[in-house]
Amino acid sequence: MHTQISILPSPAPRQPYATAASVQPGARSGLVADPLGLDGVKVSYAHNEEIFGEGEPANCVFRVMTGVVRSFRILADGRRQIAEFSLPGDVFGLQADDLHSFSAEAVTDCEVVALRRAPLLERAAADGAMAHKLWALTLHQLRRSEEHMLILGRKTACERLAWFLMDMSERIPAPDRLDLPMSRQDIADFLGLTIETVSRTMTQLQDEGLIALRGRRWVILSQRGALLSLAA
Amino acid sequence: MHTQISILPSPAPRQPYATAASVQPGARSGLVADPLGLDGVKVSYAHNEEIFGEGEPANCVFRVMTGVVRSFRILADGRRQIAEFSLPGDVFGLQADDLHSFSAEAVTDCEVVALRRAPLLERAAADGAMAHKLWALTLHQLRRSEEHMLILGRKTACERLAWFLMDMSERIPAPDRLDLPMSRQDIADFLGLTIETVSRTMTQLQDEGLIALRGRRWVILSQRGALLSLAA
DNA sequence: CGTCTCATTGACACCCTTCAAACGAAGTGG
DNA sequence: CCACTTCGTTTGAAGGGTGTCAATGAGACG
Repeated sequence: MHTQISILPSPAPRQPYATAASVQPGARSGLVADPLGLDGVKVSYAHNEEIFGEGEPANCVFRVMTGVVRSFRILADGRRQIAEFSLPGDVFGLQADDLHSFSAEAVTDCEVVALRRAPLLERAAADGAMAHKLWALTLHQLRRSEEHMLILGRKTACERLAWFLMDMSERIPAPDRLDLPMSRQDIADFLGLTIETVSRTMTQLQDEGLIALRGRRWVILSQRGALLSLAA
Repeated sequence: MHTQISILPSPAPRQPYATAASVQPGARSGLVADPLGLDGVKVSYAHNEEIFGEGEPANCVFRVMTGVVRSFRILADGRRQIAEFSLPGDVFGLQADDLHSFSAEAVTDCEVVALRRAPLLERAAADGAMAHKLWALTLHQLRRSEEHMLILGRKTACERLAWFLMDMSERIPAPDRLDLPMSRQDIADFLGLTIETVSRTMTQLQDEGLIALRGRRWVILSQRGALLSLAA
């Protein structure tokens, strides 16, 4: 049925954030059923591979199966703002227009389901429940982005990081430890900070006993309560 | 048919941003037809009056007829982030949940149409075109909020202000002058700056010849091109 | 003309950025 | 198995942009 989707990984990443060596074209793909009730094409992407770029035609909506995806906008001089990290189960790539207004890349190796937009819109037009589901998804993202704006516009580095850790720990089911799949640079670009400030703030939180760092990826949330009040 | 809507202005604003003296309960109201195709209740709000507050039940969706509305979130210590200014024709108050996740206030005296949420949802469930319209509205807002995040996270005060002026001049039809309906404090809280920085940056842009200030509300866009490249 | 509110301007402090170097973990080749 | 390389992270020092505090100025209104 569904053939190769038209949104293909670009030959080489344009941004210094992507490691050239790690980029390989999305390898396997196959037909799978999505929770939205439509068939989609499963596609694999490698670490830092581009899933779609700003300005490209938006033929598909995606759902993450495994791994993590970042959606972001970027300025000519390289400044980047990550709007969201999509975790397994999350949908990304929803667009009003026929062109993507932002880019998406694989934070880790990951598998996503690509749902063609045209049949999705047809189905939504006929099926009220489906339409409502899509709308609810969009509203949910809008709500998250409103909170993100508050973070970016009005919070200190410390509060931003505490909020980020709390948010991730809610979304990644794990008691009091956290395996961060993204780099410090990704975190910085998500929180509107520099990589140095993220690093410094991490160690500051560690010195204050709120967290403990184990390697570059593991964070132990020693004092959830204190973190939560910081994040508020 | 429709009686008094349940979302009433609160007796007194909780925040220092609202001028107590200027707040009066929404006066007149009447039945009107909304472009969405539903009947709604027209309600008037005075300058700085609250339309709904965060946490209140979200019974209605609103459309601005005249005036300007601000939607925002606020922290316990008073830090405020304005997510959007809604101009005539714009819809605000869309929510996934039954409770508002943000507050809305009248920036100027204004008239809005309040559409009850229940019949809107019913209608959307039955009418695909209506559902699509609502979804498209939400997607449009989501796209705007993504750009807003880029502004808040990655741009300088000068770039933020230039972007704001360009954005407003596109939305308020006027050749090369701009009548800003909101205060410097509102602009600051929209751009994630302080009122002093907004003021200083305004005069800086004026000194550089990009704009000219006439009183506190009028801005003459002397060099649109330069402003646009700053805003990019 | 006085009062009130909002905006502007100044001086100073500080948080975060910038630039730079050292460190550490992971992978590679000898 | 161990130097070597590489990439990402951490840490340091210095500077700048924005915030804070405070005073002055300008419209709006009575």
